Amino acid sequence: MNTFAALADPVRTGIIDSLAERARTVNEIVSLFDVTQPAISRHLRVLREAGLVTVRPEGQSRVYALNPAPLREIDAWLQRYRKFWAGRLDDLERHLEENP
Amino acid sequence: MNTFAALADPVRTGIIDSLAERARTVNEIVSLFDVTQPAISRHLRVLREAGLVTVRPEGQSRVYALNPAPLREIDAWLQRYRKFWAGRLDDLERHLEENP
DNA sequence: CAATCATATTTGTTTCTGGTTATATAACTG
DNA sequence: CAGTTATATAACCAGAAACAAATATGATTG
Repeated sequence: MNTFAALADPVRTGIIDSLAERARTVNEIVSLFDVTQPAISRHLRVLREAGLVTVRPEGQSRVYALNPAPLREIDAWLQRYRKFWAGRLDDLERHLEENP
Repeated sequence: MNTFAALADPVRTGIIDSLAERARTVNEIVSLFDVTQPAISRHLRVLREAGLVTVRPEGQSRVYALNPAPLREIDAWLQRYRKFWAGRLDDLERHLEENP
């Protein structure tokens, strides 16, 4: 699955950011955004299917928590690109890459 | 604009990856994927509009190069999440975050 | 068990996306 | 300038995704 697609929506990144603070129930999440509850539930489903969040029933509620694993994969993918902004070799590196 | 949306397509991440090696003409990019040239041109437009690539005419061709700036923003956004996989404090941290 | 609260799913509709083919544009070549 | 090469845009279509409204499910409470 594609983590980037799951993160492509601002409400969904907002949810992720809010879960970085602490786990929250659906109602808590709903109250953070100007979106109806079914819409939030659908966003949560997308995030769940992308493996970015987990759910745990707690009494009547469902508590969503961040699952950082897919973010870690993005972090790993970015590794390849860090050289582009690491240090002042940038211009030289760019030049060498474009003229192998 | 949303960098994640621009990265949500596997062909587009493939293009980005290929440009991490070196800048390439459109035709070179086309030859790397099993899609038609117009499809590639449209993907390139999306990447251009997201600021992920730049173009420079070179004679008859157009050379696309990576612009890492938006990736760097993602890198910065991820900063907030690195604590989740940094060190073995993970479980304790998670617990504290969920029970403030 | 009936009522209620919290959340999820369904439905109908609309919009977006990505692919293709066909065509336009712009630069080079003889 | 006619022909060719490289790339972009247009037009069209099918499938995916999104939104709103209504409804279903599942736990809790009296």
